[in-house]
Amino acid sequence: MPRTADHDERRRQIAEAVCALVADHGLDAVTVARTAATAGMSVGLVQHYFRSKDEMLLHAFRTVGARIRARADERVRAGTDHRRPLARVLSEVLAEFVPLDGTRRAEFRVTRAFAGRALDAPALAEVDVETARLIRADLARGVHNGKECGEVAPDLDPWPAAVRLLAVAEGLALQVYRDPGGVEGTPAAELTAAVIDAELATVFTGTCRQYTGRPGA
Amino acid sequence: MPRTADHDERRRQIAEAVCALVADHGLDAVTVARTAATAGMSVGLVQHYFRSKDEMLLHAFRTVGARIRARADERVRAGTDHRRPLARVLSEVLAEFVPLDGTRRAEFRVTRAFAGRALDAPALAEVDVETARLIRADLARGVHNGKECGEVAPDLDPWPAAVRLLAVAEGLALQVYRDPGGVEGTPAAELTAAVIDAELATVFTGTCRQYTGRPGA
DNA sequence: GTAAAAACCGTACCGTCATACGGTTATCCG
DNA sequence: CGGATAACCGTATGACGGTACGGTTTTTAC
Repeated sequence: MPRTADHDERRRQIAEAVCALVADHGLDAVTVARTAATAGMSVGLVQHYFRSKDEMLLHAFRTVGARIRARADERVRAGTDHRRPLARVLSEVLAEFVPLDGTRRAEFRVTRAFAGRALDAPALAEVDVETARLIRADLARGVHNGKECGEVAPDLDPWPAAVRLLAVAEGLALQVYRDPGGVEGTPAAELTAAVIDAELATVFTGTCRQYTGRPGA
Repeated sequence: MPRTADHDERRRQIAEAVCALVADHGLDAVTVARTAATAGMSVGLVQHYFRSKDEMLLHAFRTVGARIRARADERVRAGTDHRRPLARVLSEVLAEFVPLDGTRRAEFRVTRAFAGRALDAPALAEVDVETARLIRADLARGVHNGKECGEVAPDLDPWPAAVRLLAVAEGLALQVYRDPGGVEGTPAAELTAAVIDAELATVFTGTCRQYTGRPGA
């Protein structure tokens, strides 16, 4: 039997290298050779794990999409487990998309770069669409759940609301990225909180009838 | 004296060709040779008008940015001249960014493609930032003007409101582009109108005390 | 030990593209 | 008319990058 290696782990390493390169120097700077060098392996090995460069990029994009969705999922799950007000939970979920620090800024650059290329790469576009769909579904579910405990008006349609919330988050992300210092004297962080919370306030118009405090409090 | 040519017109033609290529096949498909062919001229001539490819792309991006700003400006000007309700005027301005038809979809693809490359091209980034700034300023001015005739609460800060409005428009544009058919049964056009108007309703909370009808009515 | 199979390496090849450059054509002024 | 100058053309060139490919090393089962 031949020597073995952790296939998924290798692919993850390569995806990591791709993301690092994109975040630091842009998608155009991603070459197979540079990726291999960044990942600390040879060109041939990268080829061993990905038949083509496109496939490599696709896998990288899928990886970041999955990571983002997982983070959102996790926050929602933790929030509902701890019976926190949904408006608070969603506020944090949405703020996650806004590039207020280095980490989120790097992630923003990566997703934007891929989204840009996705304009003419159907495989990448599908990942983009699917990621957005799932996040929107999460938000819609959050709004729907809000009805059960009275945070949301019973006759509100969750889908347009979810579209609005996601739109504000993504649009705000664009603006904060362009103007990291904020707008007209208002720092970016304050602006983000203000805009997101104002938006959430139009959806979550009531307070939860049940337990809204922290579990340990 | 030598033979003459309309310098600006030639550069406009080239920018046009670049935009067509970007809209149809993406920014990666833009080569100097292809651009020249699309514009119906030789490679050498393109070089005659632009020292480098980067300069060519920069000029193209500047051109589309200026066109977009001009359209927004024009709508606002026409609206205020005709004394139409500001909420209506801004609704149309914001909808202008949402890719609901072929024209806007093509423009969206162009701006997104350039914005993507702008992530690692400072010159392009500056155009992107400046364009967004001016549009936001227009919106803020609109909100501010709304105070004078009572459409907007006097104590509302126009800047966060402008950020919100632009964020919704840009974010909605992303979602409509990804899901041109709409979301969960709601067609894109209806969704756009609903989201934008809902958003405007949170800013323009009053009705104009003065003349709000059409001038000819 | 050894054979097989996979993991891994380095390079050669080929196409593409931006740019440089020498040459040609058209126009205008004197 | 003529020459000067800009408009315009076509190609050569050099760099770069994706992929094909042959070779080497390592591990494991028998």
